[in-house]
Amino acid sequence: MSHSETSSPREDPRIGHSRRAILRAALAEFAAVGHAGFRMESVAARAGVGRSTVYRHWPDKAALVADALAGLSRQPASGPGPGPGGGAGTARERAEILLTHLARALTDSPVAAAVPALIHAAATEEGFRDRLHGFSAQRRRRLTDVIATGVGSGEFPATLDPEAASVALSGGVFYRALMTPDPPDDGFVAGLLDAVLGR
Amino acid sequence: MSHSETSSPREDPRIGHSRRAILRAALAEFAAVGHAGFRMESVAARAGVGRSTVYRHWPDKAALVADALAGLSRQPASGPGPGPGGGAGTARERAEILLTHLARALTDSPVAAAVPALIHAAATEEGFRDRLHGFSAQRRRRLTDVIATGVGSGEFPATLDPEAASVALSGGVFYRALMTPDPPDDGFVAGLLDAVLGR
Amino acid sequence: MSHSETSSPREDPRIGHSRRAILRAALAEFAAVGHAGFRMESVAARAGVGRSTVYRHWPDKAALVADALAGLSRQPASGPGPGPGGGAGTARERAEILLTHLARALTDSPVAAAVPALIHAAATEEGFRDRLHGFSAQRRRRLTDVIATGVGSGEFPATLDPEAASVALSGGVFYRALMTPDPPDDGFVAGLLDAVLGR
Amino acid sequence: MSHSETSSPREDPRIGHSRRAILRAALAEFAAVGHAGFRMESVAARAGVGRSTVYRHWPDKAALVADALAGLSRQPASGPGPGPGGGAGTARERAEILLTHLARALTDSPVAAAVPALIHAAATEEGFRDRLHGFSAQRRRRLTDVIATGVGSGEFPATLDPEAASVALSGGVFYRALMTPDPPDDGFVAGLLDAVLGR
DNA sequence: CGCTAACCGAGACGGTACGTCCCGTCTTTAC
DNA sequence: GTAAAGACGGGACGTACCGTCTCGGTTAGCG
Repeated sequence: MSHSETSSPREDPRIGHSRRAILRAALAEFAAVGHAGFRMESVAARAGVGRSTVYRHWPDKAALVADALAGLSRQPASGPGPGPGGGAGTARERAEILLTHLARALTDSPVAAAVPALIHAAATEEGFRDRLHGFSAQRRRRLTDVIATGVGSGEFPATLDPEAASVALSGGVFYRALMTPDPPDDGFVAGLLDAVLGR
Repeated sequence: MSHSETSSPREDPRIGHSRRAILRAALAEFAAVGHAGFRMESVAARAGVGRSTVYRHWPDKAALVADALAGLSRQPASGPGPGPGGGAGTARERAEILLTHLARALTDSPVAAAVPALIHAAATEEGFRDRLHGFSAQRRRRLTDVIATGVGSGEFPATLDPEAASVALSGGVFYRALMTPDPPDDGFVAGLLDAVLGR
Repeated sequence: MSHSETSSPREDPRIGHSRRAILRAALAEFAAVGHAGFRMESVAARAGVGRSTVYRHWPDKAALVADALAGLSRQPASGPGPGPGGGAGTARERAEILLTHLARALTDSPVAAAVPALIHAAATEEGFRDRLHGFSAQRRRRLTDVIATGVGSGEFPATLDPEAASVALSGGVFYRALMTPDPPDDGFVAGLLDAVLGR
Repeated sequence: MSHSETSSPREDPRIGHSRRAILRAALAEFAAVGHAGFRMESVAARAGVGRSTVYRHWPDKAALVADALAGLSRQPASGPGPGPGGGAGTARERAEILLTHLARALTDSPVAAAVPALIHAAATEEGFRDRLHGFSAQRRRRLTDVIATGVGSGEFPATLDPEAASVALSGGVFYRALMTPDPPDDGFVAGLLDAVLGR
């Protein structure tokens, strides 16, 4: 669904311009008014584009929303590379960096606005479900690895199941952000790590 | 927003009849087609009622959906009463009962269909947010109490923060149910308890 | 396609109001901007009615135009009844009355604006063709009868074919109105009668 | 509006090629689907030409249709020249030749398809009106002249107004062709001549 | 023969009208 | 007085064309 490859026959540059402007506008519209109230005409206006141009590149509203939200899943890949959270520090410190990053993403726009919509959409539509599951699996893998490393090095109890622990940690952050009036701030993340990984 | 009290001036029995049928139908519609695709006409048809009758009792679609989903928040109160999860068994066993109950609720219809919608709606609308936060706080309080009891009795480490632990546990179940292709079955709940409360 | 009968279950009076207002507006729109440029939204606005109300009673633009123009075919039936053009005067005088009436209809709005459109539509669509042929046959029958009477009474030459004569007369008026810059005024009609029926 | 002259600076032959192909295609499209349903894209496809090439030579749809139909008005001028219908035979015979030619034109494609469209267009647009009036005046002049000759030679009654008679005859043929289910065949033309010019 | 200018196809673009769907309001009629 | 039926105004949707535009590729006709 993402068309980032440079196609051979030198694609019309207007196409890229329009597509980018529309995707950006769609994300802004989504953050502003949510899933309900998302109007194609508003997106076109935000993008400074004709309504028909939107429909030329996406068949309908659902497809545009899907593509716009898909863009969100790609950004974090460029986030905590092998540098930070990579090798330096104790496993606990590295886990804290990863969790804090997740907490930040769930607090700041526009991801904060998109995740609940993704969760909802995933309940009904196959495509969204796969995207959400894939996205969360990708994010959580690194955390699981860090915990496994900590278990191996004796920093964490040998009985700790890295998989279950990473679910508890990630889930805890999500829960705090979505189901609770308080945001998952640094203090909360620290307490969560204490509870799951031991003090 | 809920109209369950029996009004004094001998309310027409047809009213209660219609109200209940419509709420039931709204829930069924919601489970069937989700938030998008929820049509007032379908609800009326499911309830065997005229479209205008729906609007006589609820001002608009949002109010009806809210009321129907509110009904879900009340049911679990009749679930694990003071009997099970109350006093019998170890703290670990009682926590497992509570978590398993939550996992069941998130797996079976119609709650399973409503929770993602609630999460999404909470992102945009004040009322839904309060309802969701209240609902989850209510459910989680009992779990936090059980953990605190376990800490007090020495069954769990004295350093364990019951609040953080209950967030990790509840969040883990939610995460598994919503963000993962696998359901939160009994084995998963057991592993989660091991990870957070120690083996 | 005309719904003038009083239906049994006491039809909602708003329906009649809307239908009449819309038909009137459609005719006005047609006279104002012709077939091309005929916009459903303009019709609704002229009728003081919502756009959806138009579509509730007619499936599409073609059907509405057809119905509106059909109304024209009915009006003249109430025109020269058995009174004028009926029995009084010579055959020549009665023919002149009928032809003058036709000339008037082709000169004044809104029929004047509708006939060219009907002719055009008849070239392509079966339904319009039948309507136009029926309409013109109905109008011309009375003229043919009058001429036949004149032939029978010796007022016109016995060799005159009433059918051919009435086509020449009606056609002459149409030709003058549509294919000529000058209107079919009284003098023209008189000259036409002289030419066909003799002086 | 017609660009038939060979321009001085040795025009690119591709231009003439495209223009002719497009005009031919436009006429075919018109005959096939009428005024409504006439799509520029179809014309381009019929002509085996890009859509933009059509717009390079005509500013819009109206201009193309006008030019295509204008071609029809010119052809008949080369039809019954001073040769046939010129001097040979009686006035009655010569009138019959002219009327039969008109009847043929109104029966066969593509003129048959274009005339109703021209009549309709003439009702709304100045340019079309002038074209139609000029076209019909030109065609009818010869008929009027023949009748006047017949009156002068004593073949027709001295009281016959050639102008009115030619309108009755031409109008009769048009009426039969357009407003009647039966075509203006030879028998009809003969009867019409009998009625107007006497037997 | 090679160059330049133009014509050409393909199709993206902004715009407008269409016909559909659904909402929330209202009116009418039956029970 | 409540309910069912459904007409109504409104507004967003997705489709179909229009007429404008930008883009390379090809082709005519001159040097």
